[in-house]
Amino acid sequence: MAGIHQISPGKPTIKDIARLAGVNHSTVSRALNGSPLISRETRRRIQALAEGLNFEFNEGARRLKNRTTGIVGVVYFSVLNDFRSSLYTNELFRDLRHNLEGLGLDALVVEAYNARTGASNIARLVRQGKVDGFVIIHPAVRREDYRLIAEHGLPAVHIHLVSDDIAGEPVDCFLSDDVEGGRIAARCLIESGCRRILTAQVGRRPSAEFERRTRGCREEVIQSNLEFDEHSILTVGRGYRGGYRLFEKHRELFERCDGVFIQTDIAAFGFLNALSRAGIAVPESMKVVGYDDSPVSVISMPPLTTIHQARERLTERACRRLYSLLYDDHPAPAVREFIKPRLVLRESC
Amino acid sequence: MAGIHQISPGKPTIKDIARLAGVNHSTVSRALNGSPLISRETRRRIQALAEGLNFEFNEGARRLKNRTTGIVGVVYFSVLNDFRSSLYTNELFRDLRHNLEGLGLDALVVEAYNARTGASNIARLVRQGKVDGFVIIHPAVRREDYRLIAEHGLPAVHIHLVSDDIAGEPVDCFLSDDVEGGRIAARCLIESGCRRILTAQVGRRPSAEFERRTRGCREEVIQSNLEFDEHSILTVGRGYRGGYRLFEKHRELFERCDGVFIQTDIAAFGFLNALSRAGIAVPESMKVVGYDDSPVSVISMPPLTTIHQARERLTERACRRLYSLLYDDHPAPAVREFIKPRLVLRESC
DNA sequence: CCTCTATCTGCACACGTGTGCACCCAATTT
DNA sequence: AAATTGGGTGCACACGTGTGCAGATAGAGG
Repeated sequence: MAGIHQISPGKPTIKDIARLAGVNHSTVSRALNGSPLISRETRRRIQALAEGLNFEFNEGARRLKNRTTGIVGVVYFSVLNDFRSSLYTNELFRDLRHNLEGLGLDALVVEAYNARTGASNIARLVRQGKVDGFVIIHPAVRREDYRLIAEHGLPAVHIHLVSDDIAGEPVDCFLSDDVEGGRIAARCLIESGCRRILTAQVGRRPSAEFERRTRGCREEVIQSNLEFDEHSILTVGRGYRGGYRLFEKHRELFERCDGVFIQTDIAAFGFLNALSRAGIAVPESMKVVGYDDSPVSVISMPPLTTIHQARERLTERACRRLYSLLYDDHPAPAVREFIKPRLVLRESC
Repeated sequence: MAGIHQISPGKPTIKDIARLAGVNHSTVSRALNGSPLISRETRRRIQALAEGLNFEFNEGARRLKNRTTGIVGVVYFSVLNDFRSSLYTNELFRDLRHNLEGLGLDALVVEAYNARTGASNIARLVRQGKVDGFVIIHPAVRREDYRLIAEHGLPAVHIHLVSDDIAGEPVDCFLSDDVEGGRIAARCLIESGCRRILTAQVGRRPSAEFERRTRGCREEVIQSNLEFDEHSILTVGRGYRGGYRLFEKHRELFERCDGVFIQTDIAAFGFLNALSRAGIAVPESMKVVGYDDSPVSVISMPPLTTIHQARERLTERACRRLYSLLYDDHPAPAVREFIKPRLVLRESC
């Protein structure tokens, strides 16, 4: 007379299903997990039952056995949230969520370090066993945290920003190919007929990404048999005002050039407005290329030609790799991939 | 001879600590959880031991008993990620994370519904027992999901957007006081000397938030004994271009007015550029007020006077309430709070 | 000296799931 | 007919933690 039992209140468990199916709970566990030990028919019966009850595994219990959570820690860098990058990061993060969702993983977002106490949230999550791995978008994760992650055998992949602390280590990085971005920008200017090209990188001590963009630009210019001395490399302040001031500060330089590659859209935007105010026509008298394909590049006047970082591909590759590290028995060795950006042609060049 | 035992590999457990302390694991559990049953001295000894081992509770096991995760599901609405709101939402979300972190909660971010299959991630999380509660920033969570959340006894708080499906229900909402925002904007224009005021709400069928802003604006204008007929209410398209076209479309209207309240910064931004192109001086000949205090309001020319939504306070109140719902024995009944926005005075008014 | 109370600790079970091992039954082989 | 094989299932334990209950110890009071 096994059969008519009421399931316990709250969420159904595999034991409930087992009772209804008249089998042992272990059979249910095997059936739902696709074990080859279970006969076709039994499995089907159990699956139907589970579906009817809207059964979902209790992730807590599951994890207690498997030491697994189905959750990935996304380590965020909030200082990035200035105007320029908040837009980009936001989109990057959205792509990330979509990719993880497609792989059946949930995203737990954390600030790397507690703003007040400085305590490491990464270490906490690792020790609590709250995540299976990490996606890191942060330029300065501490070495001790890396050690801890590694000690616990958790995988981590990096997007865009890599801490100097681990420059030499075999970690998985998915970077935008900034050198290529610089080349593309310069090529676009040159092909539009520019002969004297300037570029502006951000910050007095530009971070590595900007240096790479500058390098690409230089290489392309030289390769085209055009002149490029080091005075062609300007420094622009962060943000809109930076671009605006750039023009005022180097006005005489700009009168003798016909193409400018400004390595951030938002600064390019300020620069465009300064040009417009000075009565310099874009793209007729001067051509401008930005970087980021930020939404501002659409609304500027004229709309800005810019470099689009392939965040769709970056996130997809990174998540795929993480998945492989999580579930493959013998994952490939660490990779460092450079994803090529592409030109978005608008009216400023 | 209890004493020298090596702890098991991997993370230490309360049993390891128990062995080292020469007590039963249940004593360790009680000591670390602050049970009054444990003597001062035993507790101190055990705490010291735990600290030395960098012990953290295994959250999985803990949850299996307590039915608790320490994780809050943040339900996100990705269609919001247009230019206007991506900035705002991004900041909102960051504030949210900080607040939750302060309360010892982690944030699991989910899209409400799977883009392809339409399956509800909310339902999945509830059934998997992966979260303790929800923060919802979404205008259209389905009624069935609310039912499910309620059935499982999970708390949920809403920020900004409330699904029509639950308009009447006793749910906790933390909204920006849009009526007040409209009033503040109008008052600012009036106090700057404007006599004929127009407002522009977004979209042909403006959502409730815009209608409230318009209402506040109307009330304030009428209260100041100024004229306000329904032709003063314009419709502006979403985004920068919307604002730009607004001017071109209603050019004759704008020649007869001296103050405009455009209910979104980014549209106001486009509008400003159109004015500048038409040679209309701001704020001398025309004053403009926006809404959102988005970063664009800083870089526009002139910088835009705008309404700042108190997201710091919104998120703080919401998280506090969620915390109370989670841990208080007898939480207060559901609240619907309206948080007042404030004026940010820049140069356009 | 015994009893009673107060304070502290240990035992044993529970939470929901996974898995090694033994077992059972039917089909096949000897 | 007996022995063997193999597919399918159940038993029992484990994961790390929380908790009701019993029991131990010690001090106080009769």
